[in-house]
Amino acid sequence: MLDAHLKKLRARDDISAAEEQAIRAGVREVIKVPADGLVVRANQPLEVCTILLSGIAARQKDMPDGKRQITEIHVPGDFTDLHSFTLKRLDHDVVALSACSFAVLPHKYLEQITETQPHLTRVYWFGTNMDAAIHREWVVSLGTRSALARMAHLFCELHIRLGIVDLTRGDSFDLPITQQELAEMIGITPVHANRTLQELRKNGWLEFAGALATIKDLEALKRAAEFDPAYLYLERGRR
Amino acid sequence: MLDAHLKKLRARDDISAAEEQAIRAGVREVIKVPADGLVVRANQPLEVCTILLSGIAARQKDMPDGKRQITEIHVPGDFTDLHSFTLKRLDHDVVALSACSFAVLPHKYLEQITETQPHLTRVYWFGTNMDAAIHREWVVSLGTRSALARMAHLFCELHIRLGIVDLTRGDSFDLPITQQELAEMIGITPVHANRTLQELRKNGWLEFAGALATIKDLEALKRAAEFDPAYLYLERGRR
DNA sequence: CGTGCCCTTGAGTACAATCAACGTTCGTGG
DNA sequence: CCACGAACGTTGATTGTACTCAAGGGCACG
Repeated sequence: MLDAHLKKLRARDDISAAEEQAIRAGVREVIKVPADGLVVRANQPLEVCTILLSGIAARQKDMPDGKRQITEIHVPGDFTDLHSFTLKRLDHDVVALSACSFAVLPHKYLEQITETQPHLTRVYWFGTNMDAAIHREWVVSLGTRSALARMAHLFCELHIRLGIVDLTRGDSFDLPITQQELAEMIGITPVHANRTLQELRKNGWLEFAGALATIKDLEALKRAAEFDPAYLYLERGRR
Repeated sequence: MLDAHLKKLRARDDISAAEEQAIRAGVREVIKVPADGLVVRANQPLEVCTILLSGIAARQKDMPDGKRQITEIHVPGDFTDLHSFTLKRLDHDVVALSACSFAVLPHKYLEQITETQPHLTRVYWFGTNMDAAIHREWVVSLGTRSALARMAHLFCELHIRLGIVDLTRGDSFDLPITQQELAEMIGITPVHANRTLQELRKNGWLEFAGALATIKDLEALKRAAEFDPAYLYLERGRR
C-alpha cells in the first residue's frame, strides 16, 4: 500500500526496517476520493496528513475572480499535506484530479515521531523542503519561461517523479488530467494550452492524448524546457 | 543580534527562555556581505545555515540564457537557507541585495536540536513550510495576476513581513533594492517594472524612490493585489 | 440519442517585451 | 572643483505572445 511512498523516500535516503514499521503503524485509515473531489479545504483546522496512494492530486489556490492556480501536482507516494502538521491549516486546497486513494496519518502520530525518531523527522522535513524546491522551479517557469517551455518542463518533471515510483512504462505514463488543468498549472488559458500541446506534438517531442503522455524526444523536450533535474534532489544521502 | 529572528518566531509560537538560549548558543560567527555579494552558491555542499540580521537578501535562480528569477526576498530575522540543513545543497543562490550581515549556525548544531528539542525542531520546520507558502503565493501571482497586481502584492507582503520585525515606520519602510530586482521578482522587464511603479504612484497607492517605500493607500493596494495575508500564517499557535 | 464535457479552430485584442535613446544621480579621479 | 563614467531610472515606438470571445466537433455516458 505504501510501496510508492517508501520508494520515494528510499530514492533519497536509507529508511530502516524499524522506520518503515513506524510509518506503516501510523496509517489510521485509507480513504477514496472521486475525480474533482476536495481532499483538504484551505484554512480549515487540520489534524491529519494524507499520503497519495493512487491517482493524481493537486494543490490549488482559488482567486476571488474565479480563476484558480494549481501550485503543485502530486503523484502516488507523495505526502500531499505533510506541511499541515506544523502549519495547522493550509493556505490552499488539495483536490483529486482523478479518482484517488489516500492513507491517513494523524498529526498526533507525527508529533510522536518528532519526539522519538529524529532521523525520520529529518527525512520528512526534507520531503517538505523538496516540495518547496518544486515550488521554486515553478516560480522560475512562470517568471521566465515561454508557454511552450513551461509545458515541456512540466512533462519532464512528471516523467522523473513518476519514474521514481515506477509509474512510467519507458517514455510513456498515464496522466488522467485535462488540458484545462495543465493550463492552470502553467498559468495559461486552456485555449493556449491546447495550441502549446499541438506545437509539442508537431515538433515530434511529446504526445498527450486520452490521459496518456508519451515522450517522443526527451532530449529535445529537456532542451526546450531548459530542464535541469537538480531541484528534484535525485541523489541519495543521509539526512 | 537575533532580536528580529526571535520576534519572527514569537509572532507565531511560544519560544521558552531555554529555547532562546539554545538558538543563541548555536551562532558560531557573524559575517558581513557587501551589496550584490553571493552568500550561498547553488549546488555546493553546505554545512552551515545563515540567519539574516540586517539588510535585504534574496534567493535567485540563474537561467542558461542569463535571465534570473528571484524566488524569495528575505528580511532581517529570516533564516535564508534553513532548508539546506536537510537538502545538503541548494537548488538556488542566496545573494545580498544590499549590504547584509548574517549569523551562522552549523548543520551539526541543528542536528543536535532535532535530537534533543522536538518543539524547537517543529518551530523551524514550520519556518521552512512558511517559506514554501510564500513560494506558493508567488506562483499564484506569476500565474494569474497582472504586472500591476503582482507589484502591489509584493509591497503588501513586504509591509507585513517587515512590520513583524519592527522595520516599518508607519506605512513607510526602507527597501534598498533596484527596479531591476523588483522586475526579477515578479517576472517582468525592468522597463515594465518602471511603468508599473509609475502607475502605482499615479493612482496614489504607493511611492517607491530612493530605497524608500511609502504606502499611500493600503486598502487600495490590497484590493489591486487581491491580497490575503492568510499565507503568512500570522496567527499564533503551539507547534 | 441527446447532453455535457473536453478539445479544437478562427479572428480580433491587449498586455507586456523589445529595442533604442536619453536623463539623473553619484562616486571617482584628474 | 569639475569632468567623467557607471548604474539606475525614464520615455517612445514597435513587435509579439498569449488572451478573449465565439463557435463547432468528438466522444463518453446516461
